[in-house]
Amino acid sequence: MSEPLAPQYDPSHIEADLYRWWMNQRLFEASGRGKQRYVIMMPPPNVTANLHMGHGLNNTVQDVLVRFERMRGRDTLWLPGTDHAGIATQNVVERLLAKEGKTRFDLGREAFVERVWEYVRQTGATILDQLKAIGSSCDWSRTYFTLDEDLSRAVREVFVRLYEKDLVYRGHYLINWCPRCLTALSNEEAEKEEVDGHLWYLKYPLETGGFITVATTRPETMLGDTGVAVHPDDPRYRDLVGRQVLLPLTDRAIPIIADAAIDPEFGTGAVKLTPAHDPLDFELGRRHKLASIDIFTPEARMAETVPDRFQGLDRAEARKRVVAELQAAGLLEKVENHRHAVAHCYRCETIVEPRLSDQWFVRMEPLAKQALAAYRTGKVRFIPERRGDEYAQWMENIRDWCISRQLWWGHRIPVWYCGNSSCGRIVASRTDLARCPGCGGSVEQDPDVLDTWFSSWLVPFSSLGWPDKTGDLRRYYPGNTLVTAPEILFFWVARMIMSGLEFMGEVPFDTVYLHGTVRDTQHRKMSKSLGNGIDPLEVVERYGADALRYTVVAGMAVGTDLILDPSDLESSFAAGRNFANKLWNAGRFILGNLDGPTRPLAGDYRNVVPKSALGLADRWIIARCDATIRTATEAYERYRLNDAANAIYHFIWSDLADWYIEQIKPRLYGDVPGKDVAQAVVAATFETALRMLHPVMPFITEALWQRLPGRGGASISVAPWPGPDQRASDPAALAQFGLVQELVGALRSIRADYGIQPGLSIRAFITDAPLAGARIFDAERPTIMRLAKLSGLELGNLPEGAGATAVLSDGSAVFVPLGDAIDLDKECGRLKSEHSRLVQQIQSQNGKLANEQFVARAPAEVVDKERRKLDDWREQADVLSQKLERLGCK
RNA sequence: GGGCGAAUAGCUCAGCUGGUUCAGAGCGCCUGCCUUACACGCAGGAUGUCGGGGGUUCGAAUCCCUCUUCGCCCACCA
Repeated sequence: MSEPLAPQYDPSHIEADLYRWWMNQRLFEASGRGKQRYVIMMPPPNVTANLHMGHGLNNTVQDVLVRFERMRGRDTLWLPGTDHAGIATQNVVERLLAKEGKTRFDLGREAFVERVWEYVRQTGATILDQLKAIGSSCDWSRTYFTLDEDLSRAVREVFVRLYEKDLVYRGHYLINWCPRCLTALSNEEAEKEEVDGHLWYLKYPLETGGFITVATTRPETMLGDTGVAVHPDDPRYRDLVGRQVLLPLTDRAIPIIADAAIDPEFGTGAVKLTPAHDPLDFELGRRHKLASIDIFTPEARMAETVPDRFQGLDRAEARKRVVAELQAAGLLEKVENHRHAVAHCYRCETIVEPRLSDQWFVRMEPLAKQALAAYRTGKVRFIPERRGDEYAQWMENIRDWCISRQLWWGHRIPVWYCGNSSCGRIVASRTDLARCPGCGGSVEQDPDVLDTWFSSWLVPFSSLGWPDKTGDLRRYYPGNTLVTAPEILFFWVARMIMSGLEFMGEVPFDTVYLHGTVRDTQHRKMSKSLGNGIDPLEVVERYGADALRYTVVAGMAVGTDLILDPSDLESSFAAGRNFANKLWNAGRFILGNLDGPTRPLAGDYRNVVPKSALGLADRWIIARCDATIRTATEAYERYRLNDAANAIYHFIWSDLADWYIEQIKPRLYGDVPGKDVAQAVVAATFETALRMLHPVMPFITEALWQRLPGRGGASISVAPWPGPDQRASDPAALAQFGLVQELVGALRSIRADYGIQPGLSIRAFITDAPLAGARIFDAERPTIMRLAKLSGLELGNLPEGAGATAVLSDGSAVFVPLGDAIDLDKECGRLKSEHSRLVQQIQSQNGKLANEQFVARAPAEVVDKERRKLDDWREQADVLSQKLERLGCK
């Protein structure tokens, strides 16, 4: 570790080596450091997923929090895991099979599931390795998978308990069905999306002659109509209630019924009823005892229940055909454009079909009641707060959760049906059953599996060994923070709160931090299908994990989205890389100026130098460091990670590198008084800065920190978080050095303004300084002269002649004689010719704007622009004439 | 249809409890510099009706109302 550092920071090897070293040290394993616990639960990624920016963001935030708390000395556990992602994973493997020309039915259930396992074993570790590449400090020894034996046992236990409490039931209801995945979906999995559709007005002939017109967005479902409904008070239809309608294209007569659920204002006020394919119609069908006719196959093609000529058509074709036939028969009154919400499968985007079938449900109301109360009593809070309202709203309008899925990949429903028709028992069991416990007859297990979320909602305790009362469970439940994207607030977070309360009696975490979404510059969500994604691993390779993390953390305020440009990684990530390089070089400089490793730089300059030996700049940087500690600590605590990152960035780049290091250079270079002080203070503040930055940029801070003398092979990741220090607070130093900075800035401005050669030293004079100011300038003369490149600084008197002036905030006036700094005649000439050029421009511009034709005909913006140009030039001319005057040009 | 949020520099955004970092940061742009840690750098500079309009206040980017434009969540007007 003592080889000379390269002038450019290269993360590529450093990061991988450090991660390996951290793992060997087992630094991230929960091991009981500290009394206070900090537990954070990773939202389990899909086991076969590849890391995308959403994961990158989510895990960076979690890692920052957990590293911060680990340094604060808490007993931290960041629990990682993956989920089996039933539909998604099964789909992937089915696609692979399709390439071989096979379906899952060709293999059979057992062989297919084995095939999925094989696939998972093959790809399953990748996502976790990718998380390691971005620095995630999880306790990998506790990694779980939702299909692990332990977690599967918990799933069964929960199912059976809920069944015994009558909170799980089997019902014949209309559910969301994905005709591509061939499975039921929960309401949350059927995502509503607004689409431009049509409203068709269909004329249904009345038995007694005449027509009743109904409006529908789905004309093809008319083949399954079993009634027409109107509002009971609707005068248009009062006489028709109870009469029959002859359903076109079929030979059926269906009744007209009255129900208050019908909105007379919409469409014609008459609605066709298809109980098998629409939620409202299903309700009304039950209420009025209408038949229901399922007109679709599972693939959403027309079934045998419709006339021959329609059979086998898919939904879209059937719609065309039905509309065409109705039109031919003169039964299509009109078609209107109509925008409405259509549900899509959240996995494959296919339009969801409402379908009548037997499914298992969780009765949610009792669970939601507790979960809502926990929120209302402040047992769980949301960041940002407004997300809590969404949570509450969902809880208040909770609907039962359809948990059965017609898949093979997942936890099979632990229910057995007795085959003996005289017994017919249905048993939910913790253990596999071979015979019916009632009659001893043969039993058959339910073929369906459970929704993946039915295992995910248990992980805060199932991953810790529940239902066994393990030590882990006692120690790490409940946890503290849950960090996730708002998309899965209902899928996962809300349900975890419910399960935690139901099975553990306590909410699983007290804070839910919902971060934003990663989007491209057009504010579209990054997604594979749009091809606008950024591969975090490519970023790691090109810029380093620290750069990735810095960009993510610094670029995102609480509750806002993270906008990145997929076509220009440089613009997004260069800032992080540059910062890393800056830090690296500051470290390189400091390490190279510490006179070898013998000096005891244990982080506290007080061990080395007495306070009385500190100069103004030393006191200033110590005070700034302390202020930054306070800001950063508070910001981390309040989840304002961007504030913390920016405060530390500013401290390192502006305060430490731009000012303090520049200030101490003369002291470091020679063997002069104050050298030891400068060394001690710069080492101490730099070391503190590394610790503050570590949660955000763990790799480079570790690499530099270990090179500081006296580290003895320890890791910064378990070094103590820097605490604020009363003795470091020094408002006077902040103000006084601020004045020095102001003076140096003013002198530099003058130099740039008047084109003084950068290499040329100049003289400067200060008058009207208040006593205090004068004393500071006098004492800090070497610093000022060096940083502003002066050959002399005089207080009190003003020389004769032309010069430039500036006034500081304390009233001091700065004067720089220009006669000896620049060739006055030449400068005057330059300024004069520039001035006359401007005057000419202004005249011709005046002419242009006086041209009535131009003003009248040109677009308003153009005229405005020209006016602004004129104003600009006038202003520039003013500045020039002032300058000319000050220089005494004639 | 209901609820919520956002609009600030060319771009991405901070700005928390009205007033001492209140008009900011990074990137981009302009000018000058390879000054022995760093050109992934240094120094200097330009850029804003804080979405429009109204109000409250001694004082508003900040609070209220309204309009416009985007976004999010929820919802069985077929």
